[in-house]
Amino acid sequence: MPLPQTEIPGRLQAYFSERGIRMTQQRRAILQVMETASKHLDAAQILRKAKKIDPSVDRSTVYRTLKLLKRNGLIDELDLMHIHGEGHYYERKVNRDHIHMACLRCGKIMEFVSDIFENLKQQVEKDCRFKIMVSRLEIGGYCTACRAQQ
Amino acid sequence: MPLPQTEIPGRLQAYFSERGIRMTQQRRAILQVMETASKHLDAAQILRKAKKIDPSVDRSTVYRTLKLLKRNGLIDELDLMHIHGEGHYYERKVNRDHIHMACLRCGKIMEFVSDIFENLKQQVEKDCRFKIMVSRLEIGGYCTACRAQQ
DNA sequence: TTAAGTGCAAATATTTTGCTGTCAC
DNA sequence: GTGACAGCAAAATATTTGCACTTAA
Repeated sequence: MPLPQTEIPGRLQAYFSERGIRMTQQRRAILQVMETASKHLDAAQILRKAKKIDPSVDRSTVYRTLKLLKRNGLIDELDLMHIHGEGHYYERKVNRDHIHMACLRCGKIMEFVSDIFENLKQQVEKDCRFKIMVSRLEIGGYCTACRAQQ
Repeated sequence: MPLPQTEIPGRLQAYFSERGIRMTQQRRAILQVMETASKHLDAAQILRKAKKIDPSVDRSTVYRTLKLLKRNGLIDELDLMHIHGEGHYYERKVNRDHIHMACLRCGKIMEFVSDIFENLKQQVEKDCRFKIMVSRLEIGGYCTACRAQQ
């Protein structure tokens, strides 16, 4: 993926100014939330956190900004097997795609990076002559702890 | 996956009677839709098609039946990169998982089966000690035709 | 200055639920 | 006969949109 390897804090904000995308108080708050999030926030959580930075942030601004970030390939949208409701989760895009594993019993989300996944995507691009822009591998099942308990 | 290799028409209905799940007129209509669908129907389409078989079928019965089928591992739920709205698509589960590729320009959905995908899942089960029940690999990008046009 | 962005409220879209009556077994 | 299932309408959840006001560049 074409993003730089280094994880500069404020990279999303830097991208905005490079592209001449207008920076507002509200966007700054939302970007800050996305940049400092450890992971997987849904729209409601992003709104709540952004409101702490700038209480004027509105729900619709969150959705509009998420859409903007998604269009620019700066965040990934996840469904995480819809374990908690039907909404989406968002996380900052990193260079290496990772697999999300959701435990159907305890709801824990785990991540996994694999060379095989990279090979698989290469195979798809080659065999299907398909230019991959975004990929999402989500797995539902039972984590070690929950398997032991059952 | 533990389902038989052969694609018997009426397999979903057979599963129901084996498990002692009550068969109703409405469920029969919905199962028939799922069994004869070429692929990827959303809830609204399933409702429309089921109503043609049995006009009494209600929207909520469709959702309740889809949930039942999902719980029993008989169908897969897909998001298909949310190219058309935010709803879900459903398809009968087959033995071999397949990758769904959605063209972000023309909206076409393509499928791909790969041994590498099977290897990847085995790696996850082994390395993460995670029991996979369902997996979903969705890819967004540009198909050959749309790449040429652009 | 002015086009882009915002909050607010209302609209949409999708899915779920409570309730009362019906039907499969 | 009875417990599971149905339709209906209303609620819940998630996201989008129209519009008048505000603000970044």
